[in-house]
Formats: sequence, structure tokens, C-alpha cells
Amino acid sequence: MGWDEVDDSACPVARALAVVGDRWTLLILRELFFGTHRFDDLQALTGASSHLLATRLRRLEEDGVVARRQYNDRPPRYEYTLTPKGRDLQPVMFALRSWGAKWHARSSKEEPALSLVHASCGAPVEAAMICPSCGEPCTNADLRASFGKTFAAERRARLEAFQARKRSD
Amino acid sequence: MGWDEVDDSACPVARALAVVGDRWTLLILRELFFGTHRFDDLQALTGASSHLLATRLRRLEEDGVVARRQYNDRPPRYEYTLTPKGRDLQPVMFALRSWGAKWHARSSKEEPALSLVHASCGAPVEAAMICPSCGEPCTNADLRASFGKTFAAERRARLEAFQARKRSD
DNA sequence: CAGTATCCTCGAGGATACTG
DNA sequence: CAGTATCCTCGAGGATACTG
Repeated sequence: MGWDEVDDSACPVARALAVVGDRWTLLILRELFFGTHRFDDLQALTGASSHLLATRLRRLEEDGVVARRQYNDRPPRYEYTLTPKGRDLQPVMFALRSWGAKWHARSSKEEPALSLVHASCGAPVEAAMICPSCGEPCTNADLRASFGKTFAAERRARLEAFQARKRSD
Repeated sequence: MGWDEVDDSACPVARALAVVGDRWTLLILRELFFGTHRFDDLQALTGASSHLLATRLRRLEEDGVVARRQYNDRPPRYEYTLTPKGRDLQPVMFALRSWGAKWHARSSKEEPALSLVHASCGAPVEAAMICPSCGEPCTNADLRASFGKTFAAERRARLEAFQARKRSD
């Protein structure tokens, strides 16, 4: 199964991954979140080759995650910014940052390499999950996944197809 | 720059990506979050080949994200579960799910294919960011990134090295 | 059921050079 | 500064077969 097929899954995680589930893509998006928007700067700060960077930016533009704007006429110069769709990836970045900082810290007492601060009060922000129904904060252990009908059916179909294929060998 | 080097960055996002920044890895982790823990089921539900699945599971085990437990002696049978480190990836999954559901919905009025429900009250949970200092909920626009000294220095070094390399051509 | 062993393909991406 | 154009490598992963 290639990723064009995964793209078709009913699972929103799979569909998200089909667009942004790639190391370089995510690293480039990180830079765009930081406010880097020039090609050369993106190249320097991510370490990607120009070829790779151009490819990824083109794909991100096609997917509506990144907008390319011409900021100079002659010579033509472009800058890259996040669209609203791209900005909506912030929770993904933030979650990756928190996990990386917690489980892959370089030293036990390292200063936070990256924090998100509340622009109005300057305090660093941490993520929290609040149950909108009972108002309680919930930890991972309090949560369980629940499937919609379509996705549940897709899963059953996958399992059956796989078993049938195995039997036929 | 290969990903072994990115792994060395001061950026927690980059270090997280070096471990889990891969489509298949993330898709397999999704399944583990759903409670799938047998090899064949993982294969069927992700669509990965056995070779690919074995490779990814081995890597995830080495990275301490997944634990392999023998649940049968003869023949030896293993099952895969998330370690605490792996379970901590839940916000990443959840953020991907929300983004995928919002921006890559298959129809405008589709039922949610996947939700996280609060185990104690059964209500679906959404993520919210609360500023721990002022107690206000904040949206993406209220937040800005702030770099630690090490990461800031690394970024300056990258920019300078890149410019020097360009000049020398 | 849960993989391992081989072989082979093919395409992503690096290197290098060039451009307005 | 912001890329495009080519060429070429090499390694990820598919296909197939096999195993306790």
C-alpha cells in the first residue's frame, strides 16, 4: 500500500500523515512557525538541500499549507508563509516539542530550547486537556479512542482482506 | 545533512522527529494507541508489509517507545504495547487527528471517524490551551516561539556556516 | 501467528553546475 | 537571493518464499 491509498482512509490521522507525515516537511514547517520565510534561510536552518526544499515547498503550497508571495518584482523574489491551514498545525508542533523535550533532553538540567509564550503576558504555555463536559482536566489514561461507523467498517474490511489473502497462499 | 545529524540539534522538535517523524512509524503508533498489539493485526490495519512492520517495531523498541512482551511460550508469541514514553505521544496523535478531521474531511457532514472520549463521563474531548499564568485560554495567534540560548546559538551557527559555504563557491 | 531471509527495483534525494 | 536542471547513487522497502 502506497501513501496515495493511505490518503483515502477514513482515519483523520492517516490523512493528516499523507500530507505532513514526513520529517523534512515537519522540520520546514517548524521553521515557518518560527517566522523564517526566505528560501535561503529555510535551507540554512533546516539543513535541507535546495532541491529537497523546493520540492517540499511546492508540495506544501499545492496542499494549501504554505502560501508563496512575491515580495519583489525584479528580480522576482518570493517568501513563504503559513496559511490558516498551516497555522492550524501548531498543536502538532507543540506536542512534538513537548515530547522531544521530555524524552530526548540532552541534559537533565538543560534550559528549555524552545517554548511557546503567551504573547500578552509572556508566560510559557503548556498544553492541557480539559473535558468540555465535566470540566475536569484529563490525563492520557483517562481517554480512550472511539471509532465512527465508516472507519470501523474500513477496519473490519482491512482485517478480512488480509486474512483472505493469507489463506489463499 | 542526514537525520543522524538532525538528531543532534538542540531543537526538541527535531529530536522528536528523528524518532517518530516517519509516516509508517506514526501510523503504527496510531494502531498501538487503538489497542492493537498483535503483529498480524498491525499489518492488516496499517497496510504495511511484514518486512517494514518488523523494521519499524524493532526501531521503536530500541527507542523505548514500544515494549515487546512474550505472551506465549511455545510457540513463542510476542505482543507490542506502548511504553510510558510511547503513551506520551498521545498529544501528537490527537493533534494530527484534529487537523486531519478539520482540513481533510471527506465530506462536510461526516461523522467523526475518530474521537477521544473521557473514560469517566464518555464525552468527546477537545484540546485547549490554557495559559498557566493568567488562566486565559489562548489561540494560536496569541502565542510566539521563544528560543533558549543553546538553540539560538545553533541557529546563528547554521546561518553563518551556510553563508560561508555559499561565498566560497 | 509472527515473523526471517533474499533478492531486486525504483525513486527520493545528494552533488554539481548553472541562471536571472 | 532563490531557485532550476541533470545526473547519479544507494538504500528503503516491495515481492516472494520459507519457518517454528
